[in-house]
Formats: sequence, C-alpha cells, structure tokens
Amino acid sequence: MDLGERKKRILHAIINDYIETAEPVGSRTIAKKYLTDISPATIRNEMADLEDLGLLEQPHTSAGRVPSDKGYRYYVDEIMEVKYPTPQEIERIKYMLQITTINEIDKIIKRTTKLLSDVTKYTSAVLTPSMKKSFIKSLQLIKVTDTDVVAVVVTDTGIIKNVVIKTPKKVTDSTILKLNNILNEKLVGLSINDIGLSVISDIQNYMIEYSEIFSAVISVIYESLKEDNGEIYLEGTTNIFDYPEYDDKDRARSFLSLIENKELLAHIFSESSDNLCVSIGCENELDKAKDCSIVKATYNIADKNIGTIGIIGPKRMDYPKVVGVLKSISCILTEIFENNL
Amino acid sequence: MDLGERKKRILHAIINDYIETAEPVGSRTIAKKYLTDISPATIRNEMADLEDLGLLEQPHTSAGRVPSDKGYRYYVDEIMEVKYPTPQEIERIKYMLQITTINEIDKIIKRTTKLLSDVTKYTSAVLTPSMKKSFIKSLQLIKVTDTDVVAVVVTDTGIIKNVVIKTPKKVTDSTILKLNNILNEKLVGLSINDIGLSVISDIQNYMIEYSEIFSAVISVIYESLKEDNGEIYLEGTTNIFDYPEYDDKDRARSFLSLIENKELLAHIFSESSDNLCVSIGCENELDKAKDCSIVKATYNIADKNIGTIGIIGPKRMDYPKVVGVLKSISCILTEIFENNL
DNA sequence: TATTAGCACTCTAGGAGTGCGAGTGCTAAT
DNA sequence: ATTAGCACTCGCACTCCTAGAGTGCTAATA
Repeated sequence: MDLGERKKRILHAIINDYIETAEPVGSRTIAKKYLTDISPATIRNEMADLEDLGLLEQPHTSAGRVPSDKGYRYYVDEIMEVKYPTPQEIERIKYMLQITTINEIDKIIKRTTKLLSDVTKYTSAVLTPSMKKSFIKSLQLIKVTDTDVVAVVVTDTGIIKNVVIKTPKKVTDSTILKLNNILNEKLVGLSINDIGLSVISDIQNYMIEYSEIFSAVISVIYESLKEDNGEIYLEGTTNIFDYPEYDDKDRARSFLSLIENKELLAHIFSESSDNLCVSIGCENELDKAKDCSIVKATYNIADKNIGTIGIIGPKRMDYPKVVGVLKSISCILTEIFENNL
Repeated sequence: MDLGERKKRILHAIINDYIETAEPVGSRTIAKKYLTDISPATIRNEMADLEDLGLLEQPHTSAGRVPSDKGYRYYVDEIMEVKYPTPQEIERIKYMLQITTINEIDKIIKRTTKLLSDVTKYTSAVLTPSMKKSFIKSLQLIKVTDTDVVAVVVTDTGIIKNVVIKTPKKVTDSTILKLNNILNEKLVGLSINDIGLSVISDIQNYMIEYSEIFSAVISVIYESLKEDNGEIYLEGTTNIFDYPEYDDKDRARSFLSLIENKELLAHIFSESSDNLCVSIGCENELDKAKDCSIVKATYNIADKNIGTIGIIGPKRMDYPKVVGVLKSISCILTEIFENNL
C-alpha cells in the first residue's frame, strides 16, 4: 500500500504527536506544529482518507484521530527511521555491561534487563538461553553425602545447572568416578534433545553393575534438563504507571498479570523467528497482550540464536528508539558473549 | 491498656466489619449486625472514647470509624483469635508441598510461595536461606576448559551455588585435584563468616606452587558467597487490585514498586528477630511500606532459624487467617526440610 | 481541479448546584 | 448508666450546563 508523500507525512506527524502527548490529534495541531505548508482543511480530508484505509481511528465524533494497530504497523514498516544510540551511549552501555569481577552470564543478563528498562522507560524482559538448544560441555557428579549426589551440567552456552539426586542406595567415591567417566564420555557434545532412549540404553550396557544408581541418576538429570526453558528476568514493571493509557485500573491489572506469569512471558519471548520482531496490539496472540506492544530481539551465544531481549509497553511506544536500543544491545551482548565464553 | 469488655467487643466488631467491607463503620451497623444488645447511642459514646484513645479514626465528620494502626495493633495483640487451617487443609498443604520427583529446595520454596498467595489472596514472599548463615558441606572445583573452572559449593542448609572462575593460566586435572583436596579439608564445616584472612593465608601455605591459581579461585569464591543474601520469591503481586484501598493509582504504584525492589524485600524479610512478626502500617521502617501490613514467619533448615515466609497486604488484612496460615506453613516447611536434608 | 476559508454541528470534559443518606454529638428522658 | 430523639455535618451521586475542541460540508479561490 503506497499512500503518497503527503499522506505519509500526515500519518507520521499524527503518530509522532500521539506518541508524545497521548491525546487524540486534530487537524489544527498538525497544521500548526508539523506541516505549516498545508491547511487544516486539507489535512482533514487526508485524515478522513487515512481513516477509511484503517490507519487511523476516532475515539468519538469531534475528537481528533488516534493511530490504529494497522497505522502503527504501517509506521513501523514504512515510515519511521530507527533511532540508534549515539556512539557515546554505545560505549557507556558496553562499559556498564562488561565491567564485572565475576563473569557470570546471569549477572550480565540481569544488568542488561535493568539497563533496558532504564534507557527506554518501559518494562524490559530478558530470556536466558534454554537448555534445549545447548550442548553439554561437561557433566560432573559430586558426592555430598552417601546418598546425596549433585550433578553439575555445564553447556556450551554457558548455562550451569545443578541437579540434586537422592540415590536409592549408598554410593562410593569409586562408583561416582566410574559414573562420571562414562557419563562424560557418552553425553558430552550432545544436546538435550539428542538424549533419548537409545543413548540411555547404550550407556546402561556399560554399567550393569551400577544399574540401579544409574537409572536414578540419569532419569533425574534428564527430567531436570528437559523442563528447562530458560529463565525470564524483568525490570521496570512499574513504569507503565507513567503512561496514561494505564490509568485505568483494569488495564493496569491485566498488564501486570500478564507480566507476572513468567511461563507465559517465556513462551512469548522464546518463539523468536526473526532477529528483531515488533508485535503491535492485536498482532499479539495472547488476549492479555492485545493492548500493548512487544518488541524483541535475539542475541547469540556460541553462535546460536538463543536468547531474547525485549520491551513490553503501550502501543503508543517510541518504536524508533526501542528498536534502535534493542538492536544495539543485542549486538553488544552477542559480542560480549563471543569474547567471554 | 485494658479497655473493658464492652469496648473490646465494639472494637472487635468494628475491625471485623471494616476488614470485610472496607467501608467506615457506623454505630448503627454495629448495633444491628454485631451487638444487638447495645443501642447505637451507647456505641457512639464508646466509639468516641476509642477515638480519644487513638484506636479509631474518622475519615471526616459524619463518616463512620476506621481502625488506626494502633487499633489494629491492639486487635492483633489482645483481641483476635488466630484461625489455624483445619487438619484437612493442613494435610492438603503437606501433600502439595511434599510430592515432588526432584527434591530441590528451590522447588519447594516456589510452591510454598504460590500456595501462600493462593490461600490468603494477598501477595506472598519467601526468602531462601542466606549463604552467610550456612556451613560449607562440600566444595568441589570442576574443570570445564583449560582456563574455566566452576566451583560448586553445597551447604548444610541445602543451598547449591556455582561460581565461575577464569584462571589466570591453564590448569591441569592434577592441579584441580590437589586444590580440591586442600580446599575441602580446610573449608568444609566453616561458615562464610569464618573464612577470613587467617584461614586463607593458612591454606596458602599448603599451595605455594599453585599460589597464582589459588588466589584467583579463593577470591572469586569468597566474593561470590559473601554477597549472597538469599533470594526472594514473590507470588500474587496483582492480588492487591482486589482491594479497594489500592484503587488509587499512586498507592498501587507505591505498593508495586516496593515489591519490585528485591533487595529491599530481602532486607525486610531477613531481619527476623521473632518467630512470627506482624508489622502494621507506620510500624514498618520503610516509607513505601507505611500503608500496608507485613506478616512474616521463619522456618528452619538444619536446625537454624534461617528462612522467612511472609505476606504483604493492606493494613485491612485478615490477620487471624494470615497469622494462622503462616504459623502452620512455617512449621510444615521446617518439618519437610528436617526429613529431606 | 486541488486547496482553503467559513460555518454549523457534535461530542466530551469539567464545573456548579442540589438533594439524599449516612453518621455524628448533644440533650433530655428513662 | 443507657437510650431515644433531634439538629447538624459532610460527602456522594446526580443533573444540568457551558466551553472548547474537532469534524464534515459547502462555497469560494488560485
């Protein structure tokens, strides 16, 4: 759909103004503030056209116009220019994320989340890599007591996971050593999805004498890894109160209850087809998310497109800025993880 | 302060009614609904007395009375009878918390949090044990790559913590083995607070040949454990929207921003002097918590009074129920951890 | 033919005015 | 000591009204 230059300019102006003021925009405002070369009357005619096309909406007769979901979509796809952070800002971001005495992925992720919400003033969410897409880099059993064993799994994506195992009978150091050797030999390099019955029964052949302990160990490890979908970190959840569209109690509640449900969020943020993805209002699958917008970008660990960072906010969102920030920060993250793993 | 039987009954009735309805309570209501043997006029006189004593407040002339913080305090200390869950409910709670294939403390804690908010309809918070109060039960280094080592610390309180260490030069398996042996021998049984310069330099004598790697390892482990204050889990954060006192946007915001700050919450919940503690309104140190009430109880792991479960809600809280539930569940938790560690 | 000025019309937000109901405190009677 | 009665207070909800913002249409203009 090509609108023609003037309609684009008008739509652009309306969306800019609405994003800034949260008030329906009238023709006079546009003519005065943005397009002094066109008269209000002309703008009115164009606005009526844009409304017919479904890009604008009128809350009621005699109110100004408000962008529709479709209008925002057109704006994001065809009109807006992404506002990237300045080189200075980029440097500052890198500085804030990188300096850390203890180089844990978790820490960097948490800081990123905070940074995102600070910079954008919206709610930010970051999803850590899921076990499922990772390969096992190391698997070690640690004997804590005679019947308590902890399995420590380290992946190529830097996740470290502990699994507590209560063994059905006492284990000795030498049993642990033996199990360790065989588990390492057989499982290192595999992904969770690769571990199936065939692999397990294959290993079982090697350890008939420990079969009882082995079964306990492997099933617990397997279950525990399988159910790992990555973790969600959130920041700036109360930022929505700054936006008048959430003055309404029910809206605020529905937004916050969406955000409270970590499984739901993990789901929303995990299905990352594109490197950057903007979902506006009704484009969101979930009913609860139908009056907000979600922008998400992926970052890489171990060359895999594996984690997601994102922003949840009102549809009236500063898309150019949010998209710019997310793109930049996802690149920075990828870069940091490249150098640190 | 002894009020006399009638005043107590009246205060009791007012608080009950106010907790139920959230509306200022008038003398007529009391006479009709609760104390049919006394006339409204008498109740009015008594109410005036109670107001003089600072136990009741009047939002404005010609409105009913509302309990003051002091009034709630008197109610909690002198009047209310704790409502414990029924034996059937206790059984159900035990059932819900205990059945778990993978016996991780984390899981039980998360379920407890959810359960608390489901049962009480308020916001619940659970604080996991802090490293600081725990003793090291096992400390193992795992070599992941030539320069990446993971230290796994297991405590008597069941916390498992991973510390990622980048060594300044390559380490061999035998170095790891040696370090492991010495660290275990020297540190197991100590608490984090016990680890000081003297202990560290003592160990250092044993490993002059590895001093470089050792320094890296010990400092990272020490820093990482030292900063661990336990983690906060929250559930039911949107429950406050059910309570009309939070219809007001600013109140809701201030409540939610209190809740958003995990460090603050951890602080509030960590200073547990008593086994059960009720803080009403102004009794809370933090300004942001001045218009809500916090009830918390401690649970034990390894015979140490170490974790906290709690409820945050409006001052108009169902104290008898909340106190009963918290007392019961903290006992159940202690019991579960006794049998499982 | 595209643009614009003018104008009648529509609709909402917000303020003023009003009556009702709930509740109180005081006084006098029981 | 308790209670009935009554005058008084105050907030809430309701209605009414106006001002203001914005539209769409029509006729004039470039």
